Amino acid sequence: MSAVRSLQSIRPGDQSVWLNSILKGDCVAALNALPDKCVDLIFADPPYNLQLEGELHRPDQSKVDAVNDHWDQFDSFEAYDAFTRAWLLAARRVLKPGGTIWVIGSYHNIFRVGAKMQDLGYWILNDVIWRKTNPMPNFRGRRFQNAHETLIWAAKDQKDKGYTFNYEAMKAANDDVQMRSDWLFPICTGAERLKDDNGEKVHPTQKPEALLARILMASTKPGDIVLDPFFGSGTTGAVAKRLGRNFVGVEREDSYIDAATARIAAVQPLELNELSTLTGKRAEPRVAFVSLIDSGLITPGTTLYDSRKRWSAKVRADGTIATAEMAGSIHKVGATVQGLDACNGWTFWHYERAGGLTAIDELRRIARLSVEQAGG
Amino acid sequence: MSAVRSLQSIRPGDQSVWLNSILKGDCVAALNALPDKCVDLIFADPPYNLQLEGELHRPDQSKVDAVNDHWDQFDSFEAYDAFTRAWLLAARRVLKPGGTIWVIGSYHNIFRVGAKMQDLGYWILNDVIWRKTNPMPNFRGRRFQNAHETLIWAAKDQKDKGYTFNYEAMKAANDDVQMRSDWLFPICTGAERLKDDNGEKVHPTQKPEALLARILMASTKPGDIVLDPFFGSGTTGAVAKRLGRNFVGVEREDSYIDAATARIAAVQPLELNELSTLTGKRAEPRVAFVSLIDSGLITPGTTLYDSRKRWSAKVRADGTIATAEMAGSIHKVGATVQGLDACNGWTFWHYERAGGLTAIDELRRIARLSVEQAGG
DNA sequence: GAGCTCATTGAATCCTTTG
DNA sequence: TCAAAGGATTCAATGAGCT
Repeated sequence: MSAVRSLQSIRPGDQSVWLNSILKGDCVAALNALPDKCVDLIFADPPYNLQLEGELHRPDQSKVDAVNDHWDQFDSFEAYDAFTRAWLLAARRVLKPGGTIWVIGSYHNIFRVGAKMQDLGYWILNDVIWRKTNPMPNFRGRRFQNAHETLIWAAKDQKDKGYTFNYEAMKAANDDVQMRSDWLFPICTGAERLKDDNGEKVHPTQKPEALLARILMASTKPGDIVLDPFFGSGTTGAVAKRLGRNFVGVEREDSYIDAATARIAAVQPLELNELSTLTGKRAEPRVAFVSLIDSGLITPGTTLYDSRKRWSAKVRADGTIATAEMAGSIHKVGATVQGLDACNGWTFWHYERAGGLTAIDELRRIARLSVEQAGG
Repeated sequence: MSAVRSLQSIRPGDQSVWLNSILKGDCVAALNALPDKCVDLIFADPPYNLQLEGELHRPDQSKVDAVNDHWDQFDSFEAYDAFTRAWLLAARRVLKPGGTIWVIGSYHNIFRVGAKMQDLGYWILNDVIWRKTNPMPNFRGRRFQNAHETLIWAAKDQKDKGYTFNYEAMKAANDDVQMRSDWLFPICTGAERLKDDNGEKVHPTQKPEALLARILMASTKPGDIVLDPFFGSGTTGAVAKRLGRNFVGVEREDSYIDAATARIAAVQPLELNELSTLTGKRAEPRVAFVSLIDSGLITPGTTLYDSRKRWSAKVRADGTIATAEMAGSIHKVGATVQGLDACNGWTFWHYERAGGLTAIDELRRIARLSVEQAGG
């Protein structure tokens, strides 16, 4: 499933050349070899080795207190910002509308990355905290134990509302309460950590597969294409393959490419039925109230009530309902009688059955079943 | 102990004029009226520059009381950056060598603030996550629940190693393990939340005293001077007084100044020997079923049974479980197969081990061990 | 008082389809 | 492209009011 590609071999439009491959080369050059709007998700773990020690051209104290045009410009920060801008820009071009991007970092770099993302027009959806169960201690006792890393999740654009977020699945997985912005995972150790023949770790910052799994399960669908412009040891590729997603990786170092290739080849994809995710009412086909009348599930003249019988309305043949004062859709009338701006008529209105009240949403459910069978 | 001062009355060198006072006026102008290197700590809660579009309603149609105060409105990122740069620069001048600064923010502003701090020469020591026990939900189900805010803790300069960090006190308050960079506190509600005569909240974003207490206990000594350039409802002043620290506040709005003055006047300073118990940790919230998958305690595809093997379900990769008929959380599916309204999935579902059945609650117990170690 | 139900609320960048 | 309509969506605390 995984192969290394040279950039020259890529012809835009021929997906088979780069899909589920590792592109060897510079991050920006490799991204520029890909077609426009070709990936659904980007996960990026950029380098943050700022190496400020010794390279800092920091003014002396008196200069810092003075106000001039250059004193807050540090050569190394500038270089890092330029690098960040270049790859974020290249990444944005290959991201499909409706696609989102995840970037992980620490306090050394994440503020610069986040600011630049905003500057380039990315629209931040969440910052997410990876809380480490087993972080490295602070040996000198001069700071708090650095026990987390920060992820930024962003859409391509403020107007781009069509992104994938598997809300229902996340909620169900989290004991039926919303998934929060702070996640708890162990760091990557043990059997999961790639080692070379000498027992040395292959990559210094290998990310845990559980973290990538959470990300892919939250913000992609099966079959989506996931790009990792800093592929490293290939965690993104391994998890994508296991979860039935496609990947594209970019990496410069041969040693990482070799390790990642072998790692991904050994991955066994999960069965499809283990991958299906929960979807809520949003994903259900729309049913018009009038179709319940058409199919005989409810008849004109039926009286509808709210759950406490404070209000009532009568069903009319055209699919509207009417009180003594007004008529309109189930939603409009429901909102008006309550004095609200909006109302979900499906769950607000009920009909009498067997001495009790049943929401008309139950009739919609039945209507959908017959649609499925007919369409089946 | 607290008085309002006009800026004209401040003569550099006469500490008695501004110590334990609220300076009324613009943040930068007020800071410029203070002497060089006169404060030991700065806590800053600047405007977040929330860019809210329309109104937001809860599922029950009630309207969310948005933060749309004039002081949080900026025309552009450039305007916000210029504002940020100006106050960070003014703050840096009044900060003593060996002093540190805390800034709190959310993803809307914290990346810009952090990058600007680095640009100005501040040296970041930690970023700290305030995890909220009771954050506002995401009402539309379109993102992760925004359950934390970020604090940046920085020294005045990279070379400035003489800052105060009460490592041993922090460790002692955290069950004798190092204090981590993720802190758990409730938001400010109940009796602590300041209300006006109409029962309306005095300030839209009042911070909890526990958060300020942790900060002051970690990074100041008794008698130190704490500056808050966005004083608001005066939490910093109240906690400083209680903990035997001095404060200086800057605030523009009369209503906030009045409330803060009264609040601080009512504070009773603690005895020194009472101070150590203030910073303890809180209980950890639940373990989610998906975390068992994340940590490898259970794998997708595993079959779960009730204790008598009347029903079974398969674990899926997203943390839900599925029967032939339905899918959902361990609780929902457990309830449905039994025809009940509710079910504790943790005790209902079992997995096969060593020829017998073991409740998945046993796996939760194991997972909790690592969570507890990472807690607080 | 104890215990229960119900209403309220918090730094929020919070929708999608059709015509 | 824009306006209108459909209809989907919440967790932990606090406090009031009642039995």
